[in-house]
Formats: sequence, C-alpha cells, structure tokens
Amino acid sequence: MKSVEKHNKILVSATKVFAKKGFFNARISDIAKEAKVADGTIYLYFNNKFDILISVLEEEIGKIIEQIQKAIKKETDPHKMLTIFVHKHLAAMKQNKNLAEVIHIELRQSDKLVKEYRNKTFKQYIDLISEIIRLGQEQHIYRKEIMPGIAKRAFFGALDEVSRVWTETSTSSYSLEETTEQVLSLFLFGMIERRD
Amino acid sequence: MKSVEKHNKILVSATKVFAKKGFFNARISDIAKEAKVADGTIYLYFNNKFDILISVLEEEIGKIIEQIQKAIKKETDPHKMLTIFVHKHLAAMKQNKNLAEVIHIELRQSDKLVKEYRNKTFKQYIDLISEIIRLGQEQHIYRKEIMPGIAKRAFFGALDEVSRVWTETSTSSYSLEETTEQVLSLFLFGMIERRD
Amino acid sequence: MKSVEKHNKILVSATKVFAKKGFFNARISDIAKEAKVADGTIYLYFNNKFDILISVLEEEIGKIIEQIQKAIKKETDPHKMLTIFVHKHLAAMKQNKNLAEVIHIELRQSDKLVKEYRNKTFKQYIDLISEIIRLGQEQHIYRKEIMPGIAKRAFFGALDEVSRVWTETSTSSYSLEETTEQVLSLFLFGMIERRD
Amino acid sequence: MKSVEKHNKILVSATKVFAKKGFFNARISDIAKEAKVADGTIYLYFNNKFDILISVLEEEIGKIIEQIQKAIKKETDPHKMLTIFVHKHLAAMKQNKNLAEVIHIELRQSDKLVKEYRNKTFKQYIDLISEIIRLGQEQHIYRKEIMPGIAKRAFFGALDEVSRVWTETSTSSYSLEETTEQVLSLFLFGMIERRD
DNA sequence: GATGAATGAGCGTTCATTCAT
DNA sequence: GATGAATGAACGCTCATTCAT
Repeated sequence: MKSVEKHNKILVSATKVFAKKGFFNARISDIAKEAKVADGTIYLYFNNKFDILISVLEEEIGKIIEQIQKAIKKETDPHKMLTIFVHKHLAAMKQNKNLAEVIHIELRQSDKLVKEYRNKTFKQYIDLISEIIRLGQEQHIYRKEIMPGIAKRAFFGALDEVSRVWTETSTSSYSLEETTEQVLSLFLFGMIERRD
Repeated sequence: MKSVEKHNKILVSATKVFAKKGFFNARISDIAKEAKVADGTIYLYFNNKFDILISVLEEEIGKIIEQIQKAIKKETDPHKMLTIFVHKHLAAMKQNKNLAEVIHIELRQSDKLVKEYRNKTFKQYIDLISEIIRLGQEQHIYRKEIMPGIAKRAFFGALDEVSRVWTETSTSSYSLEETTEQVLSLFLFGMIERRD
Repeated sequence: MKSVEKHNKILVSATKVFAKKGFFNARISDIAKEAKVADGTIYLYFNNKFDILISVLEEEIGKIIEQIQKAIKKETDPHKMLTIFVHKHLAAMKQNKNLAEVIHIELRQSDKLVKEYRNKTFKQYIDLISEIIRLGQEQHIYRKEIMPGIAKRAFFGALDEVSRVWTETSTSSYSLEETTEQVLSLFLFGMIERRD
Repeated sequence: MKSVEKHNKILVSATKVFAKKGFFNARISDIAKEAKVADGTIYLYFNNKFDILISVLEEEIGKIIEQIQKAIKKETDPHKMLTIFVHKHLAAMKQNKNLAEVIHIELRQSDKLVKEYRNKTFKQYIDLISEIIRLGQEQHIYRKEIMPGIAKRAFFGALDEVSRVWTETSTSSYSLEETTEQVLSLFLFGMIERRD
C-alpha cells in the first residue's frame, strides 16, 4: 500500500471513530484497529491525536468545501448559486454520514486549533452565502434590508441543523430533494402566505 | 452558606469552566477553584463530572427553556409567538454567554446521556416552533407547503448559529434588536424582493 | 447516654463493621451509621480509624482473654486447665461471631501496631498453653519430648482454624461440645489407634 | 525480556510488597518500582490491583499446592502421606517467606474473591488431610473417633501457625526438621505420656 | 458534648506517545 | 517503514479527619 493510501485510510478510520465516539472518547488504538495498522504507525503519518482531527477537518471537509465552492463559482445567477449550495451541502451530509457527524460535533469544540480552522477555511465557506446575498441585492433580486452578515449565519445554521436529521435517525425520514426544496423555499419566500 | 447556594455556585462555576475549556478539557479542580471550594466538596453535590454537565443542561438551560415556553403559551397569535420565541432565545443567549457557549458546544456531544437530554427536554423546546407553524398554517397565515418538521430545525439552527456571534466576538457586533428583527424578517418574508 | 456507653457502642459497632467488611474496606461513616452517631462523634472517643481497631483488639478481645486466663489460674490440674482453655476459647468464638471474625482476619495484619498487640497481650494468652504443657511435663503427664514453644502454636493454630467453621457457615455444622472434645482428644491422645 | 518473564517478575515483586505492607497498604507504584517497570506496565499484565493479589494466590500458591498434592498421591501409606504433607508444607513456607506471609495475611481477607479462592483451590488442599485421615481410619491405623472434618482444620491451623514462626523472627529459631517432627509426633501420638 | 459539611492528600487507572526491534 | 510493548504524566474520585455551629 502506498504511503498516501495509508494516510487516507487512517483519516477515513479516524472520521468513523470520531463520528461514533467523539474526539475525546476516541482512542488512538480504536483508530489503529479500524485502520488495521499498529498504534505506532499512526504517528508516522500524523503528529498527534489532535493533528488527526485537524486533518479530518482540513482534508476531508476541505475536499467537500472546495467542490461546492467550485460548482458555485461557475454560476452567476444568485438563485441558482444558492440552489447549488443547498443541494450540494445537504447531499454531501447525507452521503458521508461520518463526516457529517464530525462536522456537527467536533467543529463546535472550544479548542483553539479547531476555532482557528473554523475561522479560516470554514468561514470562507460560509462567507460564500453572504457574497451570494450581496450579489442578489445588487441585482435587486434580494431585499436590501437583509443584512448578509446575519443572514449567512442563519442560512448555514439552518442547513447544519436540518442535515442532522440524517445522522440522528436510521429510518428514512426526509428525502434529500424535499429537504433541499423546503430550505430554499423557506429562505427565499419566507413562511408568510401571500394573497396577491 | 446554605446547601442550595453552594450547589448553585458550583453549577455556575462549572458552566463558566465548561464554556471556556469544553467539558473534556475542564478539570474538576478548575471548577472547584472557580467555585472556591475544595475538590471533594463538589462530590457532596454531584455524583461525578458528567453529572455536573447534565445538571448544567437540565437546571441552567432548563430554567431558560421553561421561561420561554411559559411566555409563549400566553399568546395565541402565531406571529407574536414567534417574535417572543426569537427575542427571548436570543436575549438569553446574549445575556448568559457561558451558558450559550455550553449550549453551542456540549449539546452536540455524542454522549448517550447528552443525547437523551437533547431528545427529551430540548426536543420539546424545538417542537414549540413546529407547533407555532402548524397553528399559523391552520389560520392561513403561513404557507401550507412549509413542512413544520423541517422548518423547525431550520429555524432553531438559524437562531443557534446566529447567537454564536456574541460568544465568538468580544466586540459589540450586532445588537439584540437588529438580530431579532433580521431573523424574523428572514423567516417570515424570505429574501426575495417583492414588487407589488 | 453516658460517655462510657457511647464509647462501647462505637466499639461494638466497629467490631460488627470490621467483621463484615474488613478494616480497610470499612468506612468511618459505616461505623458511625451502625452506632447511630455522627462521623465526627467517633473522633471524640478515638484518635483515628486505626485506634478503633486497636481498641477492639485490646478491649473486646482483651476482656475475653482475661476471663479465660482467670478461669485457668484457679485450676492446678494441667488436663483440666487445657479443657477449660479449649472450651472457653471455642465458646467465646462461637458466641461472639463478629469478634471471632475480627480475630481471624485483622489479627494477621502486617501493620506494626497490630503486630505489637499480637506480640504483647496475645502472646501472653498463647503462652498460657506452653505453661500448661510445661506444668504437665513436670508432673510427668505430658511427654517430655514435646517442645512447648512449638506445641503452643500448633495448639492455638488448631483452635483458631477450627473455630473459623462457625463464622464461615450459617448452617449449624459442628456443635461446641463435639468440637471441644475432638480437639482435646486429638492433642491429648493423637490420631494413632492403640491396641493395648 | 519475554512477556512471560515480566509477568512473573511483577508477580514476585507483588508478593514481596504484599508480604511487607499488606495488600491494602501496598501501592501499585511500590510494586512497579520493585519490579523495575513503569506503573502502566503492570496493567498490561493484570487487570487491576486486586487481580494481582488473586494471581499471586492462584499462580504462586497454586504451584506449591500442586507440588504437594502430586507428591502425596504417589504414596499409599497414610503415615508417609502425612509426613510428606507436613514436611513439604513447612519447607515451602520456610523457603518462600514472602509467599508464606501472603498466605498468613491475605488468605484471611473478607473479600469475596479471596473467599472464593479459599473455598475452591485451598479447600481441596486442606481436604487432602481429611482424606488421608479417612484412609488411615479404614486401615485401622487412626482412631475411628476422630472426626476428619474437624481434624483437618486443626491440622492445617497448626501447620499454618507453626510456620509463622519463620516469618516473625529473623533469628534462627526452630529448624525445619524439628518442627516437622514435633507437629507429626503431636498429631500422631498426642501429648499424653504412656506408660506401657 | 454532638454534628455533618467541608477539606485535600493520596492513589488506581488510562492512554497518547515513544522507540527498540 | 511497521510494530506494539513500555512508559509515566495526568486526573477523577474517595474518605479519614477537622472544625464552625
């Protein structure tokens, strides 16, 4: 097995273990067993336990973030951009449940390094939303009263919490399509019934 | 000092320490020092470290949840109910930042007992939102296409993430009033600009 | 309740608790609860936990030892003296099972103070046996080859182990009389069948 | 060092420490230091502190018990069997003083697991005595009035207490041979002087 | 004298990390 | 590079003892 493959195998195993037990309850030996390597081998690829978590965040989550960012930057229509954002995000969360769990749980950690990651890479991701909103406001599609700095948080929080439904329940629950449609509809039109 | 007061002092200290370091990095001795009691004293009031976290969730958060639930149940107008919910929730989060941090971080834990709490008390809290939405739908105020089960999550997720702004930054940032107004406006009217 | 009575009540309670859990597993609060006093009260009557054990040994066991010593010193016939020793010892062990348990278990402790007690008071008790044997040898009743220093230990060890039967089993098992008779017969006549 | 050797080294060290301080006063770090390993290493070979004691009982004592049992089963003459039993037991106690101390002290513990060991393996050992006595009675060598169930206890108690003399005193005291001879003579012929 | 809440030293145990093989 | 036995720092928790009431 090539070095890169082993690095990745450990990362995927760590994601699985972190998802199941949480970072602090996960043991290096759990990850090693899951990856079918010796405990010591892990330290050939990562500096320490925390480095593994950071790597999961940076590499695993990073890949998804990058994908979504790319897909959006091809578009110019704010509506379509938002649609892509919502759909891709929820799809990724539904597909890779272990990673979703890690995002839900570990991204909140009070740890300095985790906060750092959230403030750098993850902030860029969320800021995509505010950029889209601003774009929409410039094109007079979105209401100018909306404050993008607050709206981006509301939007991401909604997506995050909504996607949790798939990691919580093993039963089918909501489909990806209806969830995407609901969230978009909610943020675009609001809840109020119009009679015009 | 009366027993109840000391119980409470430890709880407040624990909330502060958990907020700063997170549950797993918090030491019993940290909490003891913060509460100005001996390590052993803590065990006169709580069974173990985890029991303290659960108590923070159940007692401290519980109080706030109860308050909000009460305030809402006096109202009958869905709009006013939502307004109260948003305002009270954000006000509580802004006022008690330590507790807010604990909610943001620890409520996500993969631990069984924490999940249990989230599934019991906390679910009731979130379900308040779906009830209000259903009420609004019956009164033809809210669009019938909205699925309350998804909307409640989006709504709570938005509130939760939005309120994080106050624990993250020490600078003034957004005011309570404008944040409340923004979130309400977003969920009620959506982002799309109407020209009617 | 007079001071002396409380002192005694604690001692009896301690004997019971030590018998049940052993010295190290016994907690001061166990003894306090058994004696129906507050934890702190115990320290008005004893210096520390170990002092209680020593007091049990010295006072409770001491009383019995004294009784037996007195009864024997009234006699002059070695046979009768041995008979009294065996009977009284076994009777005491069967009667006060908690105390018997403490003798069985705690008298062995490697602790310095316990060893000291065993070397002082308890040695005197066991030395009663060697004195009786020597007396018998002088009167040409007991074989002169018997070494009293070894025989006294064999004798006491036998009594101690034999009496354990009553603390081990809740069922009736052997009676006091047959046990006394057996031990005496064994040490006096040995096991070999004589055909004379 | 092979795994088995280290396991054994810890066991021997533990026996020494238990002998000196007693189980409850012995610290894991004492045993580790004695065995020249790190504290944590002990837990690679034993589950917990108590497991070490149980292992000392089962493995160390077990070896001796087995040896003696084997040696006896080769014999058919009750007298010779008893002689072997006494000699081997006392020899083992005199040779391995640490183990002797542990037998003297820890085998009495009120702990459930210790009692269990005493009731299983150790009982078998003591029952060897009653079997020999019964055998002697069938061959009309030993008096039929002797109750083997009581005599076995008296016999073992005598041996146990007699062997204590070597762990108590550092001075030479009694030799192995004279002690063996005395105990045998005592139990076979009793103390009474015969004039026939 | 009596209480029992408070104390804090002390220890068993865990587990991330190292390093000889 | 890979292993996994060994390490030892770190911490939750207990409980004998104290002392203000």
